[in-house]
Amino acid sequence: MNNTPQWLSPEEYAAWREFIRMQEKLVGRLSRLMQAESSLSAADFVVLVELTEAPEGRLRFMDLVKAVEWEKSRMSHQITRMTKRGLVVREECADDGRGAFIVITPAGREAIAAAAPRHVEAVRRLFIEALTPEELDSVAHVSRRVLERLEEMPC
Amino acid sequence: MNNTPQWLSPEEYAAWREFIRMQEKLVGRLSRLMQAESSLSAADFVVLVELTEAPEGRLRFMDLVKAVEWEKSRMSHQITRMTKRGLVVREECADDGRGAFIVITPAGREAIAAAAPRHVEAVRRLFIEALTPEELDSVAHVSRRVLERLEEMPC
DNA sequence: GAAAGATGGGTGACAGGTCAACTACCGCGT
DNA sequence: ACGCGGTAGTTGACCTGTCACCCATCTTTC
Repeated sequence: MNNTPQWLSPEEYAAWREFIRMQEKLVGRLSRLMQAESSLSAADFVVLVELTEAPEGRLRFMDLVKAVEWEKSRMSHQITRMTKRGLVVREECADDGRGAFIVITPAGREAIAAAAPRHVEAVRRLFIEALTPEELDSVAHVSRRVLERLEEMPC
Repeated sequence: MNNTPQWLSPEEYAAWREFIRMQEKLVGRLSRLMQAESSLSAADFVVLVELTEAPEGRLRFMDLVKAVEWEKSRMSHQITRMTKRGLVVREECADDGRGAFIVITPAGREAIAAAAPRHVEAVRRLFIEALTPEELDSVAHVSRRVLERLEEMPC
């Protein structure tokens, strides 16, 4: 017996559509803004934030992967590109022959220092300021609920 | 004078981080599920839905672009790929020498008929069921607010 | 009726992401 | 000392999206 209806109710469908549309547009707009203003992508940004928050701006590759919850191959490609642009460097690890450190360069620090205020401003302007504090609360709450569910469900 | 603080408050930052994390994980999971279960991507799905809802399963290229609010080059690439897989065909337009119709094929109809129930089930399981009806309402509401804001702000 | 510009649509180069497979090294048991 | 499973990280093929630019045709205007 299948007791869940096959389709979504109109309210459910509308909520889902609007959520998806919103999230696509918001993320798209934000990443275009960042790219245009600072020539850092959202992915660059995330990596650089993580590195600046680490002591000496260096992190083991796998720690970085875990911190941002990416796939390691994605990170590896990302670091390769960022290395080519001089934002980070790879260093080998004395303790562990397999290991690598990823280290932010001075150019990387400059880039993120320049980009961060504009990024924050855009997030504030396009998202935070669109909502009341209560609405923002409810975003946080809903996000946690969905994240919990995602972790509950094996696949 | 700049009267907005440079950084986000802890609550604002937390809400933003969780929203972004949620949205990435949810969309990622859903698209992996769809790919695995039906070998249709989310993009394929959107295009096919739009076409099945159109009379005779055919739509002018630009109407399709406007309906889903993509960039036309994205759509063009997408249609090229879908054409190669036999899901749609391009037809030329008698009225307008520049024009093109995109038409869903029988294989395209089969593919989406097979995929839709699984897709709906996944959306229900991972998103709808994670939330109470009130929470879902508030998602819809918040999404509309942010969308309005995106439309207000020129860039 | 011919240029000027707008519109419809396509293309190629490139950045990004996923998947699967691979290398190299660690740690442990025997 | 050796073998073996697990961990660290890379690579390559392939798919998707964006940007910038292209061509062809339609429409307007003079």
